[in-house]
Formats: sequence, C-alpha cells, structure tokens
Amino acid sequence: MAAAVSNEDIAAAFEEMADLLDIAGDNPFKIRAYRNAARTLRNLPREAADLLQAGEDLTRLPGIGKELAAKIRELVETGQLGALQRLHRRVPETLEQLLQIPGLGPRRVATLWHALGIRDLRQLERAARAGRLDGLPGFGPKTVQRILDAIREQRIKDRRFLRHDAARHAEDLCRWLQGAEGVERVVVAGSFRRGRDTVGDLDILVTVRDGTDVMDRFTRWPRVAEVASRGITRSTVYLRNGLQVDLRVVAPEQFGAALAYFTGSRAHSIRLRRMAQERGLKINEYGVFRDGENLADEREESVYASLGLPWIPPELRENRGEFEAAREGRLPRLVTRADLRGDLHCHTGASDGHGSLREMAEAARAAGLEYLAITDHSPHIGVVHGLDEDRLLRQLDEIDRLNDELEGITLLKGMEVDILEDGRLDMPAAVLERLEVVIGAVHSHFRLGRKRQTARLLRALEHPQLNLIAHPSARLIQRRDPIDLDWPRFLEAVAARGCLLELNSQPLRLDLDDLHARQAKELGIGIAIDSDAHGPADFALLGEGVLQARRGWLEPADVVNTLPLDRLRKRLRQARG
DNA sequence: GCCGTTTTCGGCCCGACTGTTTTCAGTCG
Repeated sequence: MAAAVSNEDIAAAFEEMADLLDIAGDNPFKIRAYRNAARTLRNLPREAADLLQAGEDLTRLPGIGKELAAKIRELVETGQLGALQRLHRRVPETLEQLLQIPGLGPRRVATLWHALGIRDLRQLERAARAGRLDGLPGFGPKTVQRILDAIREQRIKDRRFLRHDAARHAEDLCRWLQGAEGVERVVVAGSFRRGRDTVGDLDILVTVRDGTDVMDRFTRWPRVAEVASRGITRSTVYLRNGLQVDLRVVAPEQFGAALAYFTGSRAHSIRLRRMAQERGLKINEYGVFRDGENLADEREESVYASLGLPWIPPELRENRGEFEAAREGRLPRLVTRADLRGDLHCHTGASDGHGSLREMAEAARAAGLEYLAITDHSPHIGVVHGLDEDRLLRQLDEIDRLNDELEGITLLKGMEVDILEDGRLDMPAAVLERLEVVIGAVHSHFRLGRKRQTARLLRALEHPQLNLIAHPSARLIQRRDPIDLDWPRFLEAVAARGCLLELNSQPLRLDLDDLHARQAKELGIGIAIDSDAHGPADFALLGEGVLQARRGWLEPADVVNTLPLDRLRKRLRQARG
C-alpha cells in the first residue's frame, strides 16, 4: 500500500504545478485554478484520501472539477502525479526555489532560465556576481542587488512567526503609531486578527486625518531594520527579527471596507468580491460601490450588509462554510475568554512548573477562574521531575488543606499521565481512582507509524480512569510534526467512549488545532480549553486557546470548562470509561 | 482548469509600489 497522502501533500503538488506552469508561461487562469484547488485542500476539514475511500464526489468541493478530482485520486492511489512528472521534463523543478527570492516572479525566473540557462540558486548567485545579469530585460542594478542581498541573508518568503511572538511587536508598534500626527484608529488586521497560530507578516491598518506624518513615524520605528517599500497609502518594512510589517493608511470613512479587505483571508476576500460582482457591486479597500456610489461606511458590518449578510467574526473568515452559515442565519455564537470558568491542566513546582499550589490557585482566581485542576506529570519522563505515587498522595492531602482555606477558587485533584508506547498509562489504576481529572498525554515515541500510533491511543482510551486527552497531536508548531494518527478513527473512538479532548493554549502547541477542534465539535466531543500553565503568569495564555477554539467554530456549549463546578464534576465523571 | 438565477462559452478579484520604462510590466498582498 502506498504511504498515506495528506491534503498538504496534494496542495504542495498543485502549488508546484502552478509555479512551474507559471514559469512556462501557461494560461494564467489555469494556473489560478491549481492555486485555488491547493487552497481548498488546505482548508479541508477531512483528508481527501478518506473522502475518496468513503466514495464521496470531490467535484462538489469548491474549485475542484473533473480534471483536478482525477489528479487528487491519482495522487492518493499512486502517490504520484503524472502531469507533474511530464512537466518536470519540460521545466526544471529546481526553478521553483528561485521564486522564493523577493522580487523574482515567474516572468523574471523564465528570463533567467531562457537567456542564461540558470536553474537554481547557486547558478543564480554566480551569474549575478559575475555581472552576467546586467542588461537582461527587467534586471536593472537595483534588482540585481536585491537578489544578491536576498541570497546572502537567506531571506525566504515562507517564514512564519508564532502569533504570540508577533503580538508583542504588534502592541508596541500600535502604541508608537498612536503618537503620530493625525492618527485616529490603529488596528492589526490580517491573519493576526483572524487568530491564526502563526503569522507571515503583520498588517496594520491606520485611519488618519489630513496632514499626517504616520508613514514617517512608521519607517522610523527603532525596531525597523529595512524599509522595503514606501508609498502614500502603503509601506512595507522588515523588523530586526525578520518579521515583515505592512502599514496601510485610509480615510476614516473607508475604515469598514479597509478592515474587511485587510483582514482576509485571501480565500474569504475573493469569495466576498465575487459575490459582490454577481450583484453588480464592486468591493475594494475603499468601499462597496454601485455605479460609483459607496454603500459602505466606517463599520465593517456595512460591507457584509451590502451583500445581505450579518457580520462574520474574523476567526471564521477562511471560506470554510462561513458564507453559507451567515446566509442561513446559523453562524455560531463563538466561545469567549469570559465564558471560561476554570482550567483543567496546570503544573506546579512539584514537577516542571514553577509556583506553589497556593500561588497557582491565587493566580487562577485573579484570572477570573473558579476552579483549577492540578495536573503535575507522572514519573515516566525523567526530565520533568514527575510525581511518583507517594509524592502524588502527599500533594492530594495538601490540596484538601488548601481547599478548606481558599475562598473563590477550588482546586481539583489530577495528574497528567504519560501514555506509554504501548498505550498503557504511567500510573496504577488504584492511584488514578482517587483523582478527578486524569489526563492522558503523549510525550514520547512521536514517530510511530500511523497504525501503531493509532492503536496506542485507542488502547489508552480503554483505560477506565482516563477522562481527558491533552494536546492530542503532540505537535510543536514549526518544531515538531504532529504524530501520525488515523484521525477519523481516533475521533470516533473518543466520541463513542465519551472522553474529553483538550485544546491546549500554549502558543507552541495550540493543539487541537482549528480543523480538528471543529471535527470534534461535530462529533459531539467535549473540549477543554486549558492553559497547561507552568507558572502563575501562564493563565494569560488561555486567550490564545480561545482564539484557536473560535477558529474551530466552538461555542460555549462545546467547551466543558465553561460549566459551573458542580456540572463540570458530573461531566468529568461521565467522561470516565 | 473551473464555473453558471443574464452564461455550457467566455469570463475568471483588485489595487499599490518598484524599477525600468518613456507608458507599463512585474511583483506582491
């Protein structure tokens, strides 16, 4: 059997087709069709391979017609794409890497290839240094210098930053821009506003009165390393850490349309503009126009209203069904941070956290929580100083004493227990019986094949004490891939067993991710948005988890830690096997 | 290559900035 082909694999193959066809000078609309299809695949909540196996018709997916559906089937069944292999005989696949250089698009890459036979970055660097690019059409001195700089600094387009890391810069920059002359509103739009776990850049939108110096102030921000472009309404800079920041300036009455436009996503915006077009309207960043008359105002609602739609929350704007839901009046009422009454996962200094039981309890209370599960590690992973049976029992006594004393917060007894390689739990059942929150978690053997990994988790689910699985994919964003799991089978087993799943708020984890959270919701699985706090300050991270939950369309009723304590306790008991 | 409540053919989202050009192509978001 061929190795499982993921949606990401298919999307990457389609993107490569598009890039190479672009360089070859093929029909631009055909190229766009491949890119649209790649986007559809990346947004798909289920694996295309699973849909095919279930006998579903892929041409019902947006942007997938007969041809592309056949190519998806070919990729799933053979792991290869004949059209791509044929294209490689015509266009060297190494040309794709040249597109990664800022300023090099398909036209210039084609010129390099045809005129000088350049096929990869090394050949390009050598030719540029030798002056062989001079005089080539479209290659002036500035372009050549830009290419050399980009190669030297290894600047590539696809680099992304954790949203949480970018947030610090975003907040500081917004404050800095507020100090400019004539500035009214400053907001961060783009994927940041949509709550994505990573961002490729920061899109900052500013409204101004006449006579503003905001562009000057923007490019003079001390953290700016390089001004890439600068205009009247739009400028781009790179910060010293490499983060790209775009600033867009509009008049106050254009704010609604501009905010919708710059929030995206690309797929959402394209759909929005096409819907407008069908109604004889034109949407751009300045408004919604019918015969030159602007129907939009400073409110984002006015843009959606012009299409007869209610306002759509930014976290849903991925063209994943939000337009249909809006039209049919069934947009979810998304969970908010204020809905959370407790937290089911945290650590103390007893294992790898810092902070005593009391400090954690008081910090949780200060963060507006009514209950907090103490869930230090089990002993299996040595480095985290996990608790053995004796230390755990002593901690339970201490929790009893604290609960007698503390006002306004209740500590729940729990443990984050390792799921061992074979699916057993790293603590005797007799001990776990004394706990209210038994979290199973994968902290080792991340690279088991799908079959063994899935069997491991299914076996863990058979454990009668287990009532929550933490960070189910075990991914660390941009550092460690998710474990290879048969998600449909896993989620069905979780649903059948009534177990809960965690959405972990640590910025590197955000696990469940948005797509899996949404699938879990659809199966009726209860989800706990947890901080996994390792210190008193970490309860602030719950907001990150809430954003990811909102991207997964979760409502308060889907999230178990929105329940008051007595009902939560009942739910935890039900979640045992 | 996709798509359809003006269409099964003839469209396909829209605009800013740069650099290399003499009026605009290429790139980018």
